[in-house]
This record gives sequence, C-alpha cells and structure tokens, in this order.
Amino acid sequence: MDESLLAPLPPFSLLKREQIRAILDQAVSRRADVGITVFNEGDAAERFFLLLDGTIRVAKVTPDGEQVTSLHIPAGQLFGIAPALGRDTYPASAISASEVLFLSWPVSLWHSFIADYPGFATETYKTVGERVAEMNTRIMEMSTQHVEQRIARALLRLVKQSGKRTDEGIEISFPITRQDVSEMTGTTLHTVSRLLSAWEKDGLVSSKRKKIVVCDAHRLVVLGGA
Amino acid sequence: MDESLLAPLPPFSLLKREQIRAILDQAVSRRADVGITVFNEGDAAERFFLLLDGTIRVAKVTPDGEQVTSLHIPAGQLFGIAPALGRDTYPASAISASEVLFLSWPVSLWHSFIADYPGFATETYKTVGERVAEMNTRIMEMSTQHVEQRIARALLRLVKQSGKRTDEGIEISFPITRQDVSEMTGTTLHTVSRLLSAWEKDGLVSSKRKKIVVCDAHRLVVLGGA
DNA sequence: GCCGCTCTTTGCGCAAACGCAAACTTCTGA
DNA sequence: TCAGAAGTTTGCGTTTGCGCAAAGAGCGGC
Repeated sequence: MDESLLAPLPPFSLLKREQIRAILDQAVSRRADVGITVFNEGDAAERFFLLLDGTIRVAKVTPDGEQVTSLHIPAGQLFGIAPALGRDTYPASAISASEVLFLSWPVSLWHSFIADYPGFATETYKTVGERVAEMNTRIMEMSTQHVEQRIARALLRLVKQSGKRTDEGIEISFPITRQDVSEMTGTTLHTVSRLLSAWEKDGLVSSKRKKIVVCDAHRLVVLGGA
Repeated sequence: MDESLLAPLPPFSLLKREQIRAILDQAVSRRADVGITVFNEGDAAERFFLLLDGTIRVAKVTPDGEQVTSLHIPAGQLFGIAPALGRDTYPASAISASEVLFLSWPVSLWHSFIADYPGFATETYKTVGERVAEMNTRIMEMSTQHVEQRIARALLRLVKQSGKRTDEGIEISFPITRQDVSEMTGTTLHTVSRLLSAWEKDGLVSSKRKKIVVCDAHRLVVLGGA
C-alpha cells in the first residue's frame, strides 16, 4: 500500500509522508463485489472507512422493507464516520454500488486522528457539511418538485459525482438500475422507466441494462430547473 | 446572565463554573419576536448561536420562492453552527417560530470552545448527528409515505420536541399555521386543513387559529405507523 | 365597535403518478 | 446452448392530493 494513494485526498493532504505511513499501517484494506453490505444500519460502529475505488450507496430500509437511498459516496471520501456524528451505531447501511476497494480503521483511533493530524478534522467536518447540504437539498426537492424534475436532478447529481466521459456523453460509472433511481427519488421503477424511455427518444439520455449515459446535460438541467 | 442558565445544557454540562462564566461573558444575548429572521441562507457565518427560549425554524427557499422547513430547533440547543460543518456560510435560514431568546458568539471563538471545553465538541457533534438522523428520517418518510402519514409524524415530532401538557392533550408550544405544517411536510395548506378537520372530528386533535393540540397521540402514531 | 388582515374551511374538477399485470429483452450459469 | 433470473417496457384503470375559488372566522388596530 503506497503513501501516494492517500496523499492527494483532502483529509490527508496536509500530512507528512511519515504520518500517512503510520495511518496506512493501521488500516485494514478490503475489496468487495457489487451489492455487498459493508455495514448495516444500527450496527455498532466499530470502524470507519475510506473508499479508495468504486461507489458506495448509503441506504435505509423502511419498517415494511422498502429501501431508500440517501446518498452516494464517490471514491476518495470517508464513510461510516459515525464518531463524527457523536454516534456509536451507524445511522444507515452502506452497500457497494460497484466493485469497491476501501480501507478501514477501528473507531478507537478516531480521536487520535482528529487530535494528531492537522486538517483531518477540518476536512472531515467539511465532508459532513457537504452531505448535510445534499440531504437538505433533497428534502427541498422532494417537497416541491415533480417526479420528472427529481429524476433529472438525481441523474445530474450522479453524473457530476461519478461521471465518466464517453463519446456518447457522460456515463454513470457504476451499474445502476431503474429500481435504484426510483429508490433515490422516491418513485417507482415504472415511472423511471417511462421517463427514461421518453428522454431517450428525445436524445437526452441513452441507456442500456444497468447503464445510463447523459447525452445532453444542459437540457436535463433545464428540465430539473423550474 | 446567570451561570445556572447554561450549566444544565448538554454542551456545557461538564464545565466548571468559571468556564461557564467565561463563556457567558463573551456572549451577546438577544430577544426577538416571532417571525424574525436571525440569519439567512448563504450569509457569511459570523456567529454561532444558543437558543435559550422559544423555537427556531430552519428553512430553505426554493428558486421560485417557496419555503421548505427542514428542522425545528427547541430551546437549549445550539444552532447556526456552520463551523461544525466546515462551512463559512449558513446552509439554511433561521427564523423565530415564537418569541425567542438566544445567545451568540463570534465563530472565531469556535475553535477555542472545541479545544478548551471538555465535552463541548462531543455534545455538539452529537447534536449534528441527531439532526442528520432526523433529516434522513424525513427523506425516508417523504419517499415512501403518504401525506396523511407524513403530517401525522410531523405533528408527533413537534409535540415530542416542544409539547406542553394541557388538560385537552399535548399542545405545540409555539404558534403554528396550516401553512407551516404544509411547509414541513411538502404539501399544501389545503390538504393539511382538510386532514386536521377530519382528525378533529375524530377527536384526534383539537386546533384553533395558530394552535394545535394533540389529544390522542397513540392513535396518531398508528396513523403514521404503517 | 368596526374594519381589514390573516388564517382557515370546504367544494369541485383534474392531472400526476402509482399499482397491477403481462410481455419482452438481456445476461448468467449450468 | 438453453433455461431461468434479473431487468425493462408498456398499457390501462385508479387513487391521491393539488389547483382554484369563494366564503367564513378570529384577531388586532384605530
């Protein structure tokens, strides 16, 4: 495991080589296939994580078994940071949305990370702040916007966070189903399917099984805008 | 301003009398009538706040002018704590939902509060964690539940947070309109009015102008439950 | 005590989006 | 290579909750 992996990431960018080495030496690394649950909502928060590659989906399950996706976490970010929220259980489950590679540390190290490593606390709380902002935005969207606008925005958010340029447009870099999109937007896979079909006819997007490519982001922004 | 005001509040409960005195001496206190904006979304976060009395409503405004209430903050809690989220602007506006009394400090003191006062950081992040959890729950509710259930839960949440026992039932301790409730639940004041009327007929609630009393919390839980 | 403002109630029609159901397509593993 | 699973499309009927409109009620100021 090389120091250069961590050095460019915000939480560690201010650290010296030896400090990063020390952090890496305490880490456990793990790879997981798509669809694997890293931890479950309500589990005792024993470790915190850093996603090196892939995408993690953060979700909660309703009492009657429906899933709701709250957040997607792109490579390079911390996740499962219950200690930053003063919690000793995870508030939601983390599931790999693609093949993933991540590091983890026992929460007992959290305080020393915060205390010993300059910038770690600041950058971590910035991450928390961004997620709070995103959740806030989602609450606003769900309160006031129509399904069409919500789905447009959800796609744009995904594309912005983990889009990969292709010749057709920008592709969401992990496998994603209609069902997944519906769980992000509080709708049904039927509605999502209908809309995507319509958009495909208009040349806004292009989608295959488990794959969505945004061809005309600008027009999608307009759709999500009003 | 007496030390005993702060001593029982979580962020300060571990502190010594002199420490609380020092904190109080640096504070500015202010009273405000209902409906006053304490700070606006996007404002430079120059101060952070502690609500001593009353209730604060946290809201965002959509591009087309609609308000969405994200959160209600009860007396005794910190608010406007942008620095805890690594932000230098406020992510939402804070408006008094009743007559309020609050203290504030310049953000420049934030770091010394965190560093110097044991328990302050922990308790603060616990507050952040609770709010994140609440937002998460709201996203889940809005995704999967019907208007009736959302409104039932919203009322229960308010009652739990700032309910006052009366002979009729539990009363929400600050003035609240149908419009307010609709902004919390992503509906219209019409729908809220219809539902409250129906519930009043059933003896679930009792409401007057700007006042809502929950008479049968248990049945309301059942309504919000499934 | 009266006026006007704000808040609330209620009726009616309508559109958005869901639910159900069935057919179709793509992929995977035996 | 083929069967079955997983994902997607599409049609149709239905419900929910919104939009509009108009009237009624409580409150505060003059």
